[in-house]
Amino acid sequence: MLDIVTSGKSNGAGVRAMPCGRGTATCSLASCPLLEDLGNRKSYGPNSVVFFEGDEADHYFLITEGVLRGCKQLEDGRRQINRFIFAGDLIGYSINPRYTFTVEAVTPVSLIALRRTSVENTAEGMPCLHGAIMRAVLCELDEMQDQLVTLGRMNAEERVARFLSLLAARSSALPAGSAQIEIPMCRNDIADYLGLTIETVSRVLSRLKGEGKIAMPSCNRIVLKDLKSLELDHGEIAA
Amino acid sequence: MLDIVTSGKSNGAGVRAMPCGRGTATCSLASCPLLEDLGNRKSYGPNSVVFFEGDEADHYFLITEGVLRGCKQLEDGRRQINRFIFAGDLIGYSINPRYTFTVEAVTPVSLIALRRTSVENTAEGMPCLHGAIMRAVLCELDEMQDQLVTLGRMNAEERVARFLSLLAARSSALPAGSAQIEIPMCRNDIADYLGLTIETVSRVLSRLKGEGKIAMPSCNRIVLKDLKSLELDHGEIAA
DNA sequence: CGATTACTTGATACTGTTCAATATCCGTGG
DNA sequence: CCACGGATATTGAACAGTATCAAGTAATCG
Repeated sequence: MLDIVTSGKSNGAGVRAMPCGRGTATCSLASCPLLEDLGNRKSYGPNSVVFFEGDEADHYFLITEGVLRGCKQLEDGRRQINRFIFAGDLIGYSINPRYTFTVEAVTPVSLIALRRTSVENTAEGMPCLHGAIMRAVLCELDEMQDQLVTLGRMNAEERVARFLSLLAARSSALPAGSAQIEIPMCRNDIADYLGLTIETVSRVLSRLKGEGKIAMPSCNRIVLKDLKSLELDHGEIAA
Repeated sequence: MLDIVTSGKSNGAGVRAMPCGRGTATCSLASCPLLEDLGNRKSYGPNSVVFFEGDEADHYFLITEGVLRGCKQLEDGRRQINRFIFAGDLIGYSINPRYTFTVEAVTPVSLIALRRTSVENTAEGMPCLHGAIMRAVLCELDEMQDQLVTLGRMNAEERVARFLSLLAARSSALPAGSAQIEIPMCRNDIADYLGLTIETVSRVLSRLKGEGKIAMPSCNRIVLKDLKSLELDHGEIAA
């Protein structure tokens, strides 16, 4: 398992810088161009599993292409998607010897699998790796904390608006005030990410469309026409 | 600010080992007994603020005594408590140059404030500090991920039951099948932690009492009489 | 082109919120 | 010691938002 080596030749997709959390810090591994030599490049089709909750946590994974979901499942089938994972993200760290959530591909995915032991052995010689892991963990933590506010204190419309804004920030540069974004995940994934049902997600999107705040050329392509009115709904200010 | 030095003399409270997340790993700074010499010991009364969201993130804090809450506030006053913080916990790390949430004392609190720059300078000489920070971050991440499931997919009764179980695990050793726990925080804090209202929290507790699953000698003292039936409600198993 | 999956829309039910009243706890002062 | 007052917690009734169940529409794939 995890041994499909495909030479260190970069396919050009590379690793792009990734905005994270509140914006100022960068969480990029661009400063480690030799990273691919340490790991195995692998590909995954939509809905295939990178690792299961409970698997031995013996690899880190650096995503070079595609979108994934990290999720937890309850015995009765309820599912919570803790985060969506994008190109540039590094995953696989855990305080436990086993992964505490499942990661599946949403779109076709390319990644570099790094054996944890080899990362830890080479880390002294490559301090950027230690730093990259720490930055990735801190970025995820920041994201989780914001998501807790979303799930704990926001209504359905605010949740969906926030999701669209985040996706827009991830997807591409934003033209001022408006943006067209590609929605790579299905309604079910969005619902399980936002703690809602697919029906509610669908209804909210329809309502936003009716109010002219968004347009939907197709069901996985959304134009944010009034970005400000969406973003203003989820600003945060300490008292 | 943050300069009330009170000699390195330990007051006996010390730093106790802290269980975290899924149980196997330990996140203790017990292996760094000289830590107090690096920082300033400070005390906080209930409801006083250790740091505000937006403050410059220039210190780590090692809690030696008491309980705190880490929270975020929306402009309109809605509040989400991301976590409760206990003795043994290390806080203050952030990917951003500023703290992204506010930390306030729930009970009287004692802690050691460590200037971030001095931690980072001495870290090479004290690798246990780097490790401790990483473990603390990973523990919190694990806790946040579980909390996302709670807020996104659990009903009020499940949320309260989970809260009680977690608190029981934190408070003290569990006699088999039953445990009396001290609730240090008010209903409002519990509600803001669980994404509910105080009324709902109160109602759920009353219902659990009516069903004989808990007893309440006083409103901040709860006996878990049927721990199993509480815990079974929030087990997690991957498919 | 038919079948399957994904998405949308509608009607109804239910959980949790909101608003309001009452009860309990706790510290203070008579 | 008890009375008072403020804060905290509990309980009740009406309401609102989201889930559930069900049907219909659109997109996708063989």
